[in-house]
Amino acid sequence: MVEKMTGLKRTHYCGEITVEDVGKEVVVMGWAQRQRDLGQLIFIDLRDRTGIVQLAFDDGTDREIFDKAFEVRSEWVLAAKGVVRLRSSINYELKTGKVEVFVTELKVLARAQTPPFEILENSNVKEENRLAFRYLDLRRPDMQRAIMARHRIVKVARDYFDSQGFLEIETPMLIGSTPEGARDYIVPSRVHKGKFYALPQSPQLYKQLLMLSGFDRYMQVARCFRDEDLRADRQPEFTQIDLEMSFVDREDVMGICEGFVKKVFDEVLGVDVALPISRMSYSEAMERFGSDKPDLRFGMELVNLSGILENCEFRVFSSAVKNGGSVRGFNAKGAAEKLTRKEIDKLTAWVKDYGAMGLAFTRLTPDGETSSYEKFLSAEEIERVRKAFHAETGDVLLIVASEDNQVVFDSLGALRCEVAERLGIVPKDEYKFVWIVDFPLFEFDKEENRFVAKHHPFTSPRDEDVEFLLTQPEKVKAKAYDLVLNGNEVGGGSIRINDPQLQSLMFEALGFTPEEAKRQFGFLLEAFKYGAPPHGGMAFGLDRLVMLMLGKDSIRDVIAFPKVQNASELMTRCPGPVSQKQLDELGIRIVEE
RNA sequence: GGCCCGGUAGUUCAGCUGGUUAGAACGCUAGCCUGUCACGCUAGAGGUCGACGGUUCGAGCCCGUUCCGGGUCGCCA
Repeated sequence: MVEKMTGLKRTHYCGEITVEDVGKEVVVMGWAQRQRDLGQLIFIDLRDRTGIVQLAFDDGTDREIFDKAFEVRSEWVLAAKGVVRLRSSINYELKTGKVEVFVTELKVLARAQTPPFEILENSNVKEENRLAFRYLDLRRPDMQRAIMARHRIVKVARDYFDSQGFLEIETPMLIGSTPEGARDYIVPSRVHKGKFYALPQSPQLYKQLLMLSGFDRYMQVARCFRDEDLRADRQPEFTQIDLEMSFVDREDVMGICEGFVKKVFDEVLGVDVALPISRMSYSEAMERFGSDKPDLRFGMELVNLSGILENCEFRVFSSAVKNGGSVRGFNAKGAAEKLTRKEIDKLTAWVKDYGAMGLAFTRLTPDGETSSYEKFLSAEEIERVRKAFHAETGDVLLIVASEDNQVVFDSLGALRCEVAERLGIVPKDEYKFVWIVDFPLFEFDKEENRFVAKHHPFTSPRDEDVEFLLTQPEKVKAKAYDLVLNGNEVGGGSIRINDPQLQSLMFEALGFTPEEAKRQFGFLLEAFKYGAPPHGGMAFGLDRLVMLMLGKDSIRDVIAFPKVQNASELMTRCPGPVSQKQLDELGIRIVEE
């Protein structure tokens, strides 16, 4: 029989009862974690979001209450009134391990079916099961801590930006679709049959317009949507801490963001982030780490061997250089023991995913040297290569060559992290931040055979590069910046274009005709005619930031109700079909494939 | 769209070269137990081996298709 709470009002959270409370009468409410029946003695661990407290029932307990406690099963919802007392034996594992509640009144507020998996900290239940019963998974202490930490991080963000004069302003969720960038989630309009809204990929245009309106400093905890394939750190629906500021340059925005990072790490983790965070140009990051989000927690930096090997006999190397590519590699220091021939073969297959044709290697083991390429090189070339790597006995040299530099960087950048992970040399308790700056404004889209904006089309070029916008777009650098933490992009932003003429030039460089530009962004171009202040901003990927701060491997572990790889949700089974009536109203007909 | 890994009891897994009645731990149920706290002890219940098809005298195991979950490349301005 389920009972009412009537007459009982919670006085304490379970996890917050201390020895200070001994002798006090308390009322606690929560879920039965476990019931231990010792015959004439029963203990129930009662759990709420703060922790666990032990309820005790013994020969001093009223018979009716004792019998009720005997019935209690895992996950029943209970209210208990009782007196806090010291335990006769202490449980040092538990925050409340010195005390217990001797129960004088017990109410079963809800019974519970045996859950499909145990509600345990750090359980290793398959994610499929966890997500199908997410409301139970979320009862687990580690999930509760993650969700609560997320709340604190958002709270710090709101407080910090408020203290810096930012206003939180909501921007619409139903907006117009734009073809640039990621695929939009589109929402059909009933009133305008055949027309569609899109869900925002970011509040980009609106926040820029807010600057134009004079709101000066804007922030929003903004939900964003992108209809692209998922990853461990990517969900179709995610949250950004989005901000925009007027009358600022790059350093102003970065400074404000650094202040936030310092505060949030201090208040949530007690970790001190030394300011200023170092800056590295995009080209340096690529050159040294093969990545625009370098993990600085370990070494193994890339070495460019092109100069040494451009004329070597080994065609794989020399022709790569001669055809505009490069030969690069890194020294897996002291890895000769762990990186066996077999392991290297695996890495060779692995690196092919990134477009590399192969992986050249030299293993310098104490009892002999093996190499896949040195037999093709002169003694002098071998010597120079080894010197460039600072090679010593015990090292493994790994080299990738390609006519396409992007392939060399992509594969080595990924390989460097993979090897570090396999060697176990990545410190898990360090937080290494770096700003990546001076991104190229454009990147060449091979499929569309044109330049596209690397960031977005409103990003300002550096003043000194404006003259090359139409003539040498590949040379133009952007006033853009990404904040990178341990090899992950946790945020990015830029100074925007506030000059309508420059914006038109930008659209031209992107291959938009004036008509196309006007059709898609006409309102923006129009708005900018009315006095747009210099402005710029930033967006932090909240989910990813929380994930990294809490040391989780998946973004799903810091989102209450995440979606799975095919973008569906296992609990509600959405997306699902809609009625014919709904479709008719929207003027939509489903075409079977 | 490509590649890789996984799917066996409620859960997490084991299951040999294809061979009798598919196992373990935890959980669950019942009984016993006055200081447990991952309580202990005893007993018990619990299986469409993801699904479909094929090979075979015989399939959890081999083959094909497919569904589900994960990782990743492409994609993600």
